[in-house]
Order: sequence, then structure tokens, then C-alpha cells
Amino acid sequence: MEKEKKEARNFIEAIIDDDLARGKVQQVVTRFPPEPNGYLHIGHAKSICLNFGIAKKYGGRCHLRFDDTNPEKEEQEYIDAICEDVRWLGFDWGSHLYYASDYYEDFYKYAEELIEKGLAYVDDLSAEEIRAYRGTLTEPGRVSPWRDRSPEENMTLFRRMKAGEFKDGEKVLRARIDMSSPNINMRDPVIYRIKHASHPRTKEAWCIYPMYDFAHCISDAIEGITHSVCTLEFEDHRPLYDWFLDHISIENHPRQIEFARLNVTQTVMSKRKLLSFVSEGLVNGWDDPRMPTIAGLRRRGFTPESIRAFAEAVGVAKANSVVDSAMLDYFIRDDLNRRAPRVMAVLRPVKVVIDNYPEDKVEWVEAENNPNDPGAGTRKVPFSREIYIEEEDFMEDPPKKYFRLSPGREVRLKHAYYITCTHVDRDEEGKIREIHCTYDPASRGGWTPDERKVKGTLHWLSAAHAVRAEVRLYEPLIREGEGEFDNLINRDSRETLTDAFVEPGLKGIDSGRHFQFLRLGYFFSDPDSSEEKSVFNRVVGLKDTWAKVSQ
RNA sequence: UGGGCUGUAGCCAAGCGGUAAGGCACGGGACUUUGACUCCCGCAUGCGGUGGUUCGAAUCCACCCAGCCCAGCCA
Repeated sequence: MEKEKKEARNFIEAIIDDDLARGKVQQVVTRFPPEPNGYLHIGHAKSICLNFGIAKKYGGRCHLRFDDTNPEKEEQEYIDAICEDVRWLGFDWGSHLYYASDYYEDFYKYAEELIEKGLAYVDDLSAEEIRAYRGTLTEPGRVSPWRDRSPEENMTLFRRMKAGEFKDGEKVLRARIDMSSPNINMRDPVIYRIKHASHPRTKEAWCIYPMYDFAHCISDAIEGITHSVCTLEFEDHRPLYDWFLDHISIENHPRQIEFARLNVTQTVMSKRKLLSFVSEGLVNGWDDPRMPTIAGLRRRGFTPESIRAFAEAVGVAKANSVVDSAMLDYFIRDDLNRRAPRVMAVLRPVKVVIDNYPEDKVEWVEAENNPNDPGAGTRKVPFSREIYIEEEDFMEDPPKKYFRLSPGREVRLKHAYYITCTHVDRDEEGKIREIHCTYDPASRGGWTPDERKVKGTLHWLSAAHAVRAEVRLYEPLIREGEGEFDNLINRDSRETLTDAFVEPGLKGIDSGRHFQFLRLGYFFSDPDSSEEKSVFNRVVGLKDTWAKVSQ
């Protein structure tokens, strides 16, 4: 019998179940609230899967809302990219696409309400002075000399701020809470500042902009969000959000739940650092296959399914943690193993001449497209006297347990014949020119009537038929280990192989296709591919037991 | 040395007073026309530490230790 009664539930879902059971909420509404100041990365993917996942699980809805309250850092390009990434990940916000900037009038109205109630004031202190007055972690702050202006005066000043009568930084609006609170967020936080800047959406309509803390909680409330899921660093802000919502005329008061953000080994999860990678040219843009951005992962060849499975597997909790990147590798392999057709490619070719094979003969051997999926069918691959094999599949003087090709050794060419190495032809510098072999005509298809065992099986390509391709291999941008961040940056994280070859069937292949290059790994045809030259990214290598053994 | 939060295996993570799930990694074996996949097996007398309560504690209490976050007119 099935036994899936034990449905995995994280602590957030436990809270939601409880709220539902107590009748606190009838419908679950969540949201994913990015600031459009950069591209989304794998850490955001976890949050997206969490928020949209919860909505789906509970039959509720999840909004996509841009927290665009800082016009100096935000751009339309980022808005478009974020929408594309969320959609690609497989989530649908339906008609629920919102912007904090849609609520600017509301925020303004609520700010005036606080002023009327004597709960907000216009402060003339400079940024430096405000910082000095704020106190420290262990000492209370001091009140601003402007803290006791009358509501009328504050209202007049605030309206003049809005009207553009002051320069940037000349005045701010602050909440009047408690300068001696042990929670620094409660020490009269700034809620509006003057920025004479053009906003991607509201353009020149405003010269005062609300701070995140003020805008965010009100946006959630306006949208009817029931559960505001966010990361741990906002835990200290919750009392502030509660204060705002308790002091303005608004009905809904979402419950905020904080979880630990995702960290992955050898992976940069800071938008600031990722932006510097882009601007300093360490990578070729936000969608460079080495980037942990969703756009980068997509171009590398990751699938939405694999990322969702990964997000599900890492779980949700409150403990800071760093997930082993091997986990991500596992889920993309797991997914591609099921769907990627097998094909042969030789990345670093070395020529093999089969001396007893007829000069001009070509045989088309049958090859299965996916041994794990009989429905995937078969294809024909050309075989001839001269072939390419992988450089590392031959060793003149092999260590023990090496069961690839070496002098006197017999191996199987996948789908084709058994060959035995007779001798090696080298040039003056000692570099291999050709490896000479003989083949056993009785072994066609890859087995013999005498059923003798051949331990090694190699992939290969008929030299005359092989199609040249470019293959790009990637390593993590960050090296393993500890130390100064800059010293860990891998400035040689991409290797471009321009002399690789693939099966003739891949000539002119479309971009966006997944393959398993037999024995090498999973590859993805890059958008840089053209009619003349295909370009493949290595998504991830196959697990390589030999690499471990040979060390 | 203020406030908030967190410590369960190498890495994630269940567990909610009844005797330590699961995944990744790792090790061993089987299978193999991919050294892949798949399949078996192994992997915490132990839950940050010390006391206490209890017939019984990872779960409750006390104290201690360690780590993370907060002093933007960023989000």
C-alpha cells in the first residue's frame, strides 16, 4: 500500500496549518517581492519556490511584487529579467503583478496620517547627525531637536518636501517611536527621504520616496498578504512593521515568518558581488553560464525541474546553513539522466587507425538514444577506418585498474567493434600522431560469439564524418577553501575547446537542446551556436569513479 | 559589553516527553555495450556543554558556550 500520509511539512507550513485550523485566515496569500536592482539568483529561486509553492499547496495565490522604492538603483531591464526568470522557473502570478510604486499615493496618505497623530515628524538633521544621534548597540540614542514640532508644522513641511521645495538630504520624515529602544530599528527610523531622481515607472512624479521598511509592510497589507515570508535579517524589523500597521488605518495585518536564506558552497549569493563580476568582466554578463543567476543557470543548461527539486530538497528552516554544491549537481544529473538523449562527442581528439579495416568502407551502426528509456529510439552512426577517441582514453603505460586502451589491450568501441592496440606512431616531439589498432570483425555491434569480456568501452567518432564543434567547460567562479574572498576568485573558470567533434547528426543543431555526451557529461547547446558552428556548454560532468580511483 | 535569532552525522534536515526519518556526500558490494544510471549494504548508545525535573529528555527547566543578524536618507 502507498504510505504517503507523512507529507513533509516545514515549519512555515506548520504555522499556516495552524492559522487555517484556528480560522485566522481562510485563504493563503503569499508574495515574492524582489527589488529590481539586479538579476535573480539561485537563492531567490528558493524563495520563489517557497512562496509560489505554498500558494499552490494551499490553493491560494502568490503575488509578484517589485519593491521599487529606490529609483537610483532600479531599472526596467531588471524588471523584465525577473519576470522572465520567475516564469521560466514554472510559476504563474496570473493577474497579480504589482509594484510598490503603484502604492505611492497610499504610502503618502499613511505618512500624513502618522503626522496627524503626532507619530511622525520632519527632521532637519543631516544624515551624519542622524547617525550620531542614533546611539550605538549598547548606548541609547538621543532625540532630535526637531522631534517635537507640531503636527501642523510637520504637515506643512512634509507637503513642501513632496512639492520639491527642498534639496536631496535636506529633510527626512521620521517615525516618532523610541530613541532608546534596544532594537535600533525602532529608534525613530526614517520613512521618507528626498530624491530628485527619475523612477523607472513613476518617472518625475515624485521627489520623495518611502523607505523599504515603511513601504514593504504596507504593500503586503494592501495586497491582502496573509503570510509574509522573508529572510532572517528582517526578524528585527518585525516590531517596526507591527508598529506601522497598528498605527495607520489599515485592516489587514500579515503574519511575517522568517527563514534562513540559501547559501551554496563555492557560490556567490550577493547581488553586489555578482554585479561586480559583470561590470569587471570576470564573466560575460548576468547570464554567463558560470553565474549562479537564474539566467546563468538557464544558459548553462539547468532545467526548471532540477532547480525546483533542489529547492525542495534543501528544505526550509531557521538555522544558517551552507548547502554543498554537489547537491545541485545531483539534481541536474538526476533530471537530465531521464531526458537527455545520448550522443557521442570527442572533446580532445586523438586519431586511431584500424589497420585491418577496409580503406573506403563506411558502416552505419545502430546506437540507442537512451538506454534508460527504450521509447527514445535509436539512430545510425558512421564507422570507418580512421576514428577519433578521447585523448585520456589511451595510455601507453597505464596504471593498474586502468581499463581503457593501451598497447596490447582490447576495448570495445561503443555500438561498434572491439579493437586491440598494436602500436603507437609518434612525431619527433614524442606527441602521438596515430594509435594503430586492429579490429575483430566478429564483434560488430559490441559483442562477440565467444562472449569474451571486455572491460573498457570507449566513445568514438569516425574522423571523416565528425563535425567540429566548440565546447565550453566551466569551473566554479570561487575556489574551494577559506581565505580572502578576492584570493578565492577563479579567474580561469572557463575552458573553450575549439577542436572538439560531435556526431554528424548534431550538425546545425538548434540551441537550447540537452544531450549526454557519452561518458563525458551533460551538455547544452548555447545560443552562440550558428549554422556553421555549434557551441555546447557542459552543464555538469558525469560522476567519475575513475577520477577518484586514479588519484 | 544592548536587542533579535540559531546550534541534531562531512553538508542539508525531520523530530513537538516513549527510546534519533529522509536526502546529498562518503565507503563497500551487485549489475553494466557509459568507470554513468539502477539496486543492495554501511554511515549519530548520539542531539553545542553542564546540571536539574521525570519511570523515561534531542524534546521541559536553569546556567554556560559558540555562531549569525542589527548602529543606510539600501533592500
